[in-house]
Amino acid sequence: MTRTYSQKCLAARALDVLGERWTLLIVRELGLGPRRFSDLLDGLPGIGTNLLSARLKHLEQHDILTRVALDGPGVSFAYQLTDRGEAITPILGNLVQWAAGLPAPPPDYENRTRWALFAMRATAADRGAAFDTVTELIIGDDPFWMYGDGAHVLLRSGPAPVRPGLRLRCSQATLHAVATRRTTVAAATASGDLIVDGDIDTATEFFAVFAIPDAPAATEKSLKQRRRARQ
Amino acid sequence: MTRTYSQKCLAARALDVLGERWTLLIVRELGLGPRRFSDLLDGLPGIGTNLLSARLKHLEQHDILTRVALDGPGVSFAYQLTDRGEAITPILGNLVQWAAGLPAPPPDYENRTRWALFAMRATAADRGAAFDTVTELIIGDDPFWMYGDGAHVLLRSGPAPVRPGLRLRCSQATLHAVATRRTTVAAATASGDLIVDGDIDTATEFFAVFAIPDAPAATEKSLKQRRRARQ
DNA sequence: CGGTATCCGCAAAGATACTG
DNA sequence: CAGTATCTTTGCGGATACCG
Repeated sequence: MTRTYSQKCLAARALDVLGERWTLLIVRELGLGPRRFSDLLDGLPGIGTNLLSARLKHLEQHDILTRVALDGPGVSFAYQLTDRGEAITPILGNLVQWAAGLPAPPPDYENRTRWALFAMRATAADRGAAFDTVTELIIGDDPFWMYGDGAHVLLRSGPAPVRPGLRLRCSQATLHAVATRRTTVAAATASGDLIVDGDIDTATEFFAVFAIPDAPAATEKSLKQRRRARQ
Repeated sequence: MTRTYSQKCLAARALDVLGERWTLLIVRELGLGPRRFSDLLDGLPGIGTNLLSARLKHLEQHDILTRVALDGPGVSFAYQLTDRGEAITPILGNLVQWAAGLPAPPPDYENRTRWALFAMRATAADRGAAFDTVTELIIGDDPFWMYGDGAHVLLRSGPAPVRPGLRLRCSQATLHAVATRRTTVAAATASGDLIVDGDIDTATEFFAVFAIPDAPAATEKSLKQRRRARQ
């Protein structure tokens, strides 16, 4: 750890460990379950292999993740959050909630399904804990599952480990449209964009609980205000 | 804003705004009330004046703080969090709670009274809201005051704006010793290290509510574990 | 596939001098 | 006191080469 703040302040200590570029985004990627090096590269467009490698070692040294061997043909590894690492994900959720008040990002920014799901969990953190139907989502071809155990909302990539009480299948665009209430579950199922396997009322409740807040569009007023700020 | 993550992910968006070095520590400094440029320099040892200036402009542009003119002799300005900026302080509190599990910092690290107070508020965030006695703390020569309004705990530097129900006077070392339970209110008052102006039971309750969790000492085991992590 | 190592160009951060 | 200007150093981004 070069470039520390050298402060006896717990916030500064946290940032000594987590504050470097990419670090918290690596934790975000691992927040849906273990991932391999190449998975992480895909979820962190722009990071170099050398930098990812360095960050992973740093996080391993600080007991935030562990490197586990995967069985199967050939040698393969996955990176998995420790308990201390898992404890960071609610903080990322708070950052997500805070960022919901920021102007909407440019349309050319990268997008991933898992980021939308991460935001859905974060913004619904409190209410979502009550949603105790194991729900499997097939977005495009990628499976995920969610489950509120009363205290937390579990969100994982991969197929549900038990038979889900609700299964939703749609494109990423439809997921986003329904989660931001630009369309409804009824309309999306009617058009065939959303396939609900299970009770449709439960599906409606799911999207009511895990709604993503709309980013405020960049109004002329807010743009002016930002321009007005001194150079 | 150069060097953005360019991701349509709310966590990444938050880090685009807050993730640069020093940025969150500036918010921390302003979390106890408005501060002037030189105050900030003192609270951020190692930052350059150019970098502080750049960060302040950046935060002003993103509506996280405002630059307000101070009345008095000469031209003088203070920096003050906006509502959007205030909304970040609970997140810093979460980082503080998380960092409490990290190994203790080296003894030569910088220290400030306000950082300890910030940690006291953070770790007591829930319980502290119930502590509704306006409390003034004179640590060394610097006054602060705290007040739980039922929902949040207000923490500000400067003398209390109303007559406090409790006044505590001690050194920073004593504050830390009592807050980490290395000594008691009774013992500290008996030795003269702590002067309580008000009900002593209320003072005891104050430190019970706003206790700082001890950082786990760096055990030989934890050191070994960190060394064991691959280079 | 799953990384490590190296090099280059650039942008951010650190240090310090200087000015209204 | 409140910054701006300038210079040096470090970290990051990107590419590529290499290894088990």
